[in-house]
Amino acid sequence: MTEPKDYKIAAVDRALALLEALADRPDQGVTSLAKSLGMTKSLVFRLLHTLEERGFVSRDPERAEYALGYRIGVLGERLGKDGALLYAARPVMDALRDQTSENVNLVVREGLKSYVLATRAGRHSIRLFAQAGRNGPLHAGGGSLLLLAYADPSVIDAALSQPLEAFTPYTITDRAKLRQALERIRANGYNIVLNDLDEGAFSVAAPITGADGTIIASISVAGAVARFDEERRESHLKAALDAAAEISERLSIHGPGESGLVKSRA
Amino acid sequence: MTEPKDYKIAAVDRALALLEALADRPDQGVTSLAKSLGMTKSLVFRLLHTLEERGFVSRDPERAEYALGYRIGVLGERLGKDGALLYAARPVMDALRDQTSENVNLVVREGLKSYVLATRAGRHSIRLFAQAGRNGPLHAGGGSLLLLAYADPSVIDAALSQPLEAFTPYTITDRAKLRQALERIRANGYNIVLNDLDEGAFSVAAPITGADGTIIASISVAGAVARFDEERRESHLKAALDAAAEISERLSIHGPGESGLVKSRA
DNA sequence: AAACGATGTTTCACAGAATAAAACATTGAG
DNA sequence: CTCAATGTTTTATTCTGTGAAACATCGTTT
Repeated sequence: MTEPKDYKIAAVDRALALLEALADRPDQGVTSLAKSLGMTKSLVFRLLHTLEERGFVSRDPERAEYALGYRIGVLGERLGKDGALLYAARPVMDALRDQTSENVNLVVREGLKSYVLATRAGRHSIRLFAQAGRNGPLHAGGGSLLLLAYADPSVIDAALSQPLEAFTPYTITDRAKLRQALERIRANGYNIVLNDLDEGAFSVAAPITGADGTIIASISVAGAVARFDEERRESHLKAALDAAAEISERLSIHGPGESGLVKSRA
Repeated sequence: MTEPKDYKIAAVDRALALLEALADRPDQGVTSLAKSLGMTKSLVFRLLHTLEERGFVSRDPERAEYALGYRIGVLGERLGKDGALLYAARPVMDALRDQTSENVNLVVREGLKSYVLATRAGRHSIRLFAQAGRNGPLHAGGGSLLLLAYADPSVIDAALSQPLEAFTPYTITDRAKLRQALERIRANGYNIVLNDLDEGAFSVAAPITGADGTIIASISVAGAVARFDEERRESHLKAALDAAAEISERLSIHGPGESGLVKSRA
């Protein structure tokens, strides 16, 4: 275990910690922040001053309390609607692809369609339905079905009241059976399908939870059924669930890596 | 000139400048960033490293290029949909209220309604329609009419195809006259109304431009007509236009005062 | 293929900047 | 009016951020 070299600039890191603290609980004063972060008042004061000059925090002039500033919002909008998700998922998708050697898909729901936000191509090139930027059905495909399962009941009803196209002989088009499938997905907390959207393909999908606790996306491992045995079924599932958990954690307001937090300064 | 104390922490300020640079032009490498910011490569490298550990920037592992990270998005969403606008406008509204001693309103459009995002009460308490969080009409009120004037033609058509309630005898309910009024607003670049929503009240409204160049909100000065003379008409108008420009500038991707840091002292 | 140039990464010594502590100012409560 | 709590400012010391330059890596050119 070679030491990971610490290039971290402490002052900057403290400033970022301050921002996180303000995001976590806004409208705090200097003293309160200093106490909860284990910093001195003067330090917090100067950090806030610096952040304020650039609009990253704003100060209520009367009450001398601080909150996140408008510039955070301006920069955040640069990322676009799904920006946070995409940026959070990017490295995790890379890792998942490397682990499984299979295709990896990040899918969200748009109304009654699924939408492929991003993909990673596995080692074995196989032509699958998933393609970044592509709309797909909700009632077929590992990630899509999972999103449907966790969607609002009204969305499920609306989706099931549409004609259900059969993409392969294995596509579930029977509404009662589809509802059963959705129920099983919710019970399991994941979804594994075979051949239902692409003939000869499997898909192992896990749910991603947004900052508000709702399920906002799915990440899935997909490949050729020829390479899908019991052993891989297990490993892919675990990998997908771990990846989903990792992304969900990153999207949570508290952020990643609580473990290494500096608390030992007592 | 006596410098009013510089509490700025240089390291933090540089990090923030780096974030701004990445927001301005993403997918830059270390060298490119160092050059454009006038920093050394090693410094930029370490700043990026620090920012990356907290997810504020993300690195494309293959191409070694950096972009804003997901954490920016997570924090940004904390501000809510209109967060950036609200936070950008807050101090400007305070200043405008102090300048004019009148009520100040920040209004956006929501479909075919107006919505009061925030208000500041002037010295003279007067009961007006505007109240934070309140929906109002689009065809009456200084800020609302201005928003309608700059809305998409389809929105204007839709708004005019609805019944036009007369809030006072002065409310414009004639569709042809209303279209004329909208045209004049666009020609002027501002809007001044009297008594059209609240009897006995004036409103001087100016348009706020978002980062994408479209008009996203209005800021207005409102009060009792009894205090509205030619002189105040001019001063309020100038103040409103200045305030709108200031907020628009803050919302632009390049941010405020690139060339000269004009710090308004109170 | 070898040499080059451009870019990212790492090391290191030193100036000066960030920091903690404590004094000072201000505000609000009892 | 006094006290307590908070924000602001000052200052001395140390430790950290910094620039320069060496090193590594990669893609391109000759």
